Amino acid sequence: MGVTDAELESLLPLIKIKVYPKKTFLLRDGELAKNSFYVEKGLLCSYSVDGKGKQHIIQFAPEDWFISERSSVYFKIASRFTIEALEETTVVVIDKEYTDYVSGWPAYQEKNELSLQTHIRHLQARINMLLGATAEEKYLEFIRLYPGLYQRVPQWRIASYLGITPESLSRVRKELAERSHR
Amino acid sequence: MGVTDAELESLLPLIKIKVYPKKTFLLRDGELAKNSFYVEKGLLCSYSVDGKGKQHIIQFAPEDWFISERSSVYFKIASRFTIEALEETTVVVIDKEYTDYVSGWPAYQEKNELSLQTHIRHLQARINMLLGATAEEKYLEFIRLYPGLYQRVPQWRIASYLGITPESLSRVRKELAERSHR
DNA sequence: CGAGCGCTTGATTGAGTTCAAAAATCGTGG
DNA sequence: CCACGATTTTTGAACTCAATCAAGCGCTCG
Repeated sequence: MGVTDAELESLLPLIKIKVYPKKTFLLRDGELAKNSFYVEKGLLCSYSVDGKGKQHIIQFAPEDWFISERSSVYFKIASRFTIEALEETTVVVIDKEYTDYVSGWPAYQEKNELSLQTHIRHLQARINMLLGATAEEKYLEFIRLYPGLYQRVPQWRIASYLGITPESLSRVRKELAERSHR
Repeated sequence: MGVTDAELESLLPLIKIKVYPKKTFLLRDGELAKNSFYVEKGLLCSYSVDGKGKQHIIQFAPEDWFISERSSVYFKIASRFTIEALEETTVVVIDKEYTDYVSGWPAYQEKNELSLQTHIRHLQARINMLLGATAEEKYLEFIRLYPGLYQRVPQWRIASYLGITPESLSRVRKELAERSHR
């Protein structure tokens, strides 16, 4: 409604579908993020690196997940994350100019608020988990949030998401396995 | 622009300034949140209670902070937080009907997105802190985020915000004090 | 003014880390 | 397709930070 064909056409170049090989960096720490990503197929993740050189996974993004360094895009500040492909991944790349352009459209605003509110709910849930849970509870929570992903992601990255060491995760899994088939 | 006096008048009853005594509950766990709060003077906090009955402070809200159970308001689901006054507090109470009404106004949308994006940045920073920091680093981070608040909030609540026990916080503070005046 | 709440301190315990090394798996070039 | 080097996972042992348990102190507010 109210959008001309010419307008739509001018927007098309701002949305691209790309295929990134495994280990590609879609965004590097310190850069200014100009894109957001929607995963069609494959797997991305974002992580930060702390003062001690330790990597902390912020988020995994398998099929149908959206991933973005929102603060860098919105506030125009240097990114504090890296976004990397963990598998060969087909991604819808949404240019910042695109969102700027459509930011006046009511339909976009609704979607955008939903996306932001959902993001907040996720982050909040994660904070609650980090505050209360044991290593085992964290791992079970991870499995619930990302069904099937534990088979696709190396364990040391899952450990990094949970905020524990790979050794601890290995022991947690062993313990769970022993408890289950008995 | 485009807003009539009559419109404005109809909105007035939806924003109220109220004074809550210490220990008042502005929102209880399980309720459906219908309001958001802006603190003029005093101090509020929100917290969740986990399965083991332990209380986790989500956020403090001293002067000029905004506090809300966004997920409950937006998704119309039962609140998972409690919001409580830690001091006698003067609050701008914003009824959900108000935000619903003005949600079409461009000026509101801008403010709202800024607020959501800022919220996300805060939550993200907190997650990074919880993933990496020691008890001492967490406490120092708390002091940076809420300057002066450590004198107004009971220590056991600060501990709850940091995800450590009151005893540990007591020892951290002792250690910091000894290290500083020497 | 005293009962309860919050803070401190001490002793002990325990979950998870660290360090080290072996075992398993992956992936890449010949 | 196999083999070899690299990466990842597992396992073990010692250690560490913070939690727990317990007791005593001091404040405040009812």
